[in-house]
Amino acid sequence: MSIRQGLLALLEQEPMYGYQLRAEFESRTGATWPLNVGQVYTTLSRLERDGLLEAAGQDDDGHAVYRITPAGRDEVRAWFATPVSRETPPRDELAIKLAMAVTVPGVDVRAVVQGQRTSTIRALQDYTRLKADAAEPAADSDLAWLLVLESLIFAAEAEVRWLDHCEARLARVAGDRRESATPLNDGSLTDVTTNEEVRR
Amino acid sequence: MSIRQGLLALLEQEPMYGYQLRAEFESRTGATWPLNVGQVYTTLSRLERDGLLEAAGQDDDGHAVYRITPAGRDEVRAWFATPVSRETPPRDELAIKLAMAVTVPGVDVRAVVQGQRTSTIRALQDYTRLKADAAEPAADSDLAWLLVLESLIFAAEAEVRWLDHCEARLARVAGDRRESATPLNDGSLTDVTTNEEVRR
DNA sequence: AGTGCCATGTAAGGAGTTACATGATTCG
DNA sequence: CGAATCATGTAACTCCTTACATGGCACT
Repeated sequence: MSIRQGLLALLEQEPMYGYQLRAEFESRTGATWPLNVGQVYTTLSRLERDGLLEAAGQDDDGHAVYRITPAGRDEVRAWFATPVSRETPPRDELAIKLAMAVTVPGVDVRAVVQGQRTSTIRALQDYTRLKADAAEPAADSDLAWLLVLESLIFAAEAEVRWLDHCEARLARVAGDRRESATPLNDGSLTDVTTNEEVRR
Repeated sequence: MSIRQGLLALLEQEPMYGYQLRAEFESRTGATWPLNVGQVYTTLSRLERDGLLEAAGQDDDGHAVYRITPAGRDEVRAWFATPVSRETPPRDELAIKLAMAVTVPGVDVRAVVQGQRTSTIRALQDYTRLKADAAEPAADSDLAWLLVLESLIFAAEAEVRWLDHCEARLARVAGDRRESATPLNDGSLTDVTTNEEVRR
């Protein structure tokens, strides 16, 4: 969905052809999300079918150029005016993995958390290095890429914080369960599972 | 991809049938990512085709039960052992939108940032309310959901921080450009557009 | 002459969504 | 009895990825 909108926004600026669109998209996002050329063409076809674009013949070099329509401009305006909804956030593989790790017996959750933490820290270091190498943004596309890069940094930092938080909470829960052991419910994994069965 | 792995992990615990898998998945993630039943069945078919699952006949109530295979267990182990790669992070619609907003002329970037900030803050408040309502985690599935919820909170907080950072940087860039105005290139949006036109 | 990039596609398949079809069971 | 929910699917479609086909053009 974001590709569709992104390409449309690029064409709001000026008519372009397929390959050029990929190049512009990648230069503005620092090639953070490599974009397959084939997908550009299929997306352009759908956008044309939906009346948001129209084929504008060929340019001086013989490239098949697309032009945005008034309906397309409306779409772009609406896109920028409407915040990205966090009501149904995109599925987060890491969150799903941890949710499964704590509920499926026999998984070493601490190891999963630690492994991820190491990996995310490494990614964070790579990002930081990239940012250090980047000069002051001269062109708009430099600024755009810098913002994208910083969004990755902020997200990775949040992920590390969350992982640390998970570890703390896991330690606390393990402690609680050990302390609150009673004849009726010693808090072991087996008993919890039993409670689940009963509740259901 | 995460659905596939998640369902497989659930079946590592015990054999289950389609509807049950959806229920278990949603109870462990607090229905954060509603899961379509139809998708469960198609995913199960593919998992069976790939030899990670096998049909285990019917249970006492006549449900079509699936059982994990040794290959499936290996897959689950590998999933937990391998960190989620942040090399090619999932496309972030918001980051793409802002990258386009700062490069396409005629877009009120500040308004986009502010609109998103308001929306994200609201989402954050909803999450916080949900967390306050949640009791201490008794069952493992409660703990899992709490962790998922907290991951959403951490991510939303990071998003707000990033948006504030964007605004600060935009203000700074605007100031720089106004100061460093020269006869050759004053860095205004209009000039940039002209340069683009000329390049074409 | 060959290698590699530009350029425009098509094909096949995975993953996901919405919607529909079809029965059984359960509950008011 | 009727409505809702459980349960198992199928169909159509979007989006995305990987891979392949084809042709031009440029550089060594």
